Amino acid sequence: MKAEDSVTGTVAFQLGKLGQMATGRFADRLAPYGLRPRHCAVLELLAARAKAQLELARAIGVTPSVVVDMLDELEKLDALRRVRDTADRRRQLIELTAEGQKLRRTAARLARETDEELLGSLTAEEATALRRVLGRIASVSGVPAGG
Amino acid sequence: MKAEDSVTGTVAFQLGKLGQMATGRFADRLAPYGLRPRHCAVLELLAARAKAQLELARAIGVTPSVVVDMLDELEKLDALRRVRDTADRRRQLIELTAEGQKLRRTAARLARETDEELLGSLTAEEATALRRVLGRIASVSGVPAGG
DNA sequence: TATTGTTATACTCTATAACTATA
DNA sequence: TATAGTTATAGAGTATAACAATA
Repeated sequence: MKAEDSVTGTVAFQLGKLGQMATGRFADRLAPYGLRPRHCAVLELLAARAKAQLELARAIGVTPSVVVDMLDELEKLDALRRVRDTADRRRQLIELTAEGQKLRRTAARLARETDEELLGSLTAEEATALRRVLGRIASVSGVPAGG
Repeated sequence: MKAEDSVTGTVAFQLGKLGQMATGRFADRLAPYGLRPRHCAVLELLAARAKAQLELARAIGVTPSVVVDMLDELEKLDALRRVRDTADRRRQLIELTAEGQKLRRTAARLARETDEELLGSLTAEEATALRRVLGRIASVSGVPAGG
């Protein structure tokens, strides 16, 4: 088989496999805290300021019913509060609690640890180049913040 | 929030998102042919020589029941045959048909097209460096061939 | 009428466990 | 007893559609 004929050698295919693996490794580290990878984008978006649920859905790039589910789970962890918006009673503003801020910092630490594990075989220059290139692919391809 | 405090900026997180996106793009191209990304590793492994189902499961890194399902689907596409091994009647040797070879070549072409779409904003040198770095992460992390 | 959030439902992907037929 | 393949089932993850409350 010619190299040109290979599927598994393409970036599209490898990126899929590596992404699955990377998410799994990160999920393993988050699990003891009751968190999953998709929660992290929510925690991070809310750290800046409280947001409505549909705002979160659009920013993260998932359907609204998924946000309901994620917020239910984070609420059970005391990571956030749903506060009815007095100006528009249909909306709920989602506020991070002190516990939520703490979980966000923990998640950030675990993500960095996962990176160290994944990138251990790379030089600092290679790791930096990888971050830059992945960021460029994401922005050109219109990949949303998280999930 | 300090940059060090970010989850969504880590390679672990971005790789997860990008992998999901890349797999989705590739799946969109494969769909008209009745194929899905996970079928491609099977087609490629069988192109070299016929293999038993458990051999495929180990090589791809999925559980045997998943292989049964993938082979059922590929058999419906006339891409392969299950041939009972006369030496050990428990085993079935999976052989690619001419149609299967054709589908494999089609999949390879579509994967290359997906790569061109994903990597369009990179220079040739950046794309090459990316392939090399992703390959190294995969081999160090023990990522299997496909799925 | 349109929008916010919610529920019900379904589909994909993957894994575990129990089963069968052979060895 | 152990192995190859299969089936049944269950759990994440995501999406669509219908709905209640509010605008």
